[in-house]
Amino acid sequence: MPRVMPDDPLNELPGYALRRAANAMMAELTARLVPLDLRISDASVLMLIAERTDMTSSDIGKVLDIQRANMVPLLNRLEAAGLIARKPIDRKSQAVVLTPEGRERLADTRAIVTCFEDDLMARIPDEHRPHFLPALRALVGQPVDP
Amino acid sequence: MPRVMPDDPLNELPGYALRRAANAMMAELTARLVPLDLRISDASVLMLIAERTDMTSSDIGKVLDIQRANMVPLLNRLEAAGLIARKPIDRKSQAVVLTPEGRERLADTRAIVTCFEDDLMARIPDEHRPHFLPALRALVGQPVDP
DNA sequence: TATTGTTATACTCTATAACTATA
DNA sequence: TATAGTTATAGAGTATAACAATA
Repeated sequence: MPRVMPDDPLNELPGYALRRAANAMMAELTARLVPLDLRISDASVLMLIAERTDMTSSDIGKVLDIQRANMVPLLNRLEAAGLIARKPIDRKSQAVVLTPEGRERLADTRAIVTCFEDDLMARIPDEHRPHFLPALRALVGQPVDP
Repeated sequence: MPRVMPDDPLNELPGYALRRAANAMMAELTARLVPLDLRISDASVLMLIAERTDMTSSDIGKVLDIQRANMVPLLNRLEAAGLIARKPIDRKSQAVVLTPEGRERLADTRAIVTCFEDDLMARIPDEHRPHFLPALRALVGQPVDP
C-alpha cells in the first residue's frame, strides 16, 4: 500500500488516477476487514443477500459481476465459516441465506464498511464530494467503446 | 420461471462504485492495448521512462507503486520485446531506457491512452467532470486510516 | 434449449522473504 | 548499513471450457 506517492507524471490521466485510487482504497478496506476474516467479495455477498431474499449463486454473481464458476469457492468458504446456508428453491436452484451467525457478522461488516465509506468521502474536498458518486456511476453505467 | 433481477443495492456506496468503475475501465483499457501487445503496467512504464531519464527499476516501482520484485518479469518482457534496454549507471544500478522500437510503440500507446482517457471523461456528465480528477487525487494523496 | 451448479484450469496481479553484490 | 537487482513462492482475483442435472 502506498504510504507516499512520489511525483508521478501519469497523475494527470484520470484513468490512471482512477486505478490508483481504487487500488489504494480497496487495500485499505481489505485491511479493515481482516479482523472479521472476510474479503471484500465476502462482505459484498453478505450485504447483498441481506437486502435481497432468495438470491441464487448465479443471481449474486450477476449483480456483483462475479463469474458463476468463481462464486463456488466464495460461497463454500462462507458456508464453511457458518455465515451462510443453502436453501433449495427447486431441484436445480438454491437460495443463499444468512445464518444467525452470518447476521451477526453482517452487523460488524456494516459498521466497518460505513466507517470506511465515511472516511473515504471525508478525504474528498467539499466542493468535489457531491460529484464523486454520480461520476463513478456514469462510468459503470455504460462501457466506453472506441 | 425467471426471477426478477433487482438493481445492485451496493451502488450507493462510493467505495463499491469506485471499485466497479475502476474494474470496468481497466478492462476496457486492457482490451484496447491488446493490439500493441502491452498490458496497462507495460504502457505505464513506457510512458514514465519517456518523461523521466535515468530511472532505475526501483525508481519506476516506487513511482508506479509496483514492488521491486514484480518489476523484474515486467522489464524482462519489455526487454525481450525490444522496447527497452538497460544502461549501467554504476556497477549496482541500471537505467531503463527506451529503444528506437520502444519509442515507436510509445507513440501508438499514447494515441490509444489519450483516446481512452477522452472517452472516459466524455462519459461523465458536464457538471461532474471537472471534479473527478481532483477527487481521485485527494484519495490517493494520503491513506484513509481508521 | 437454456440455465444452475460445479470442476478443472490457467493467467494475471500482488505480496513477502531471502539472497548477492554493491553503494 | 542500506540499497539494487534478483529468485522463488504464495495468495488473491479473474477468465474459459466443459459437464450433469434440471427448468
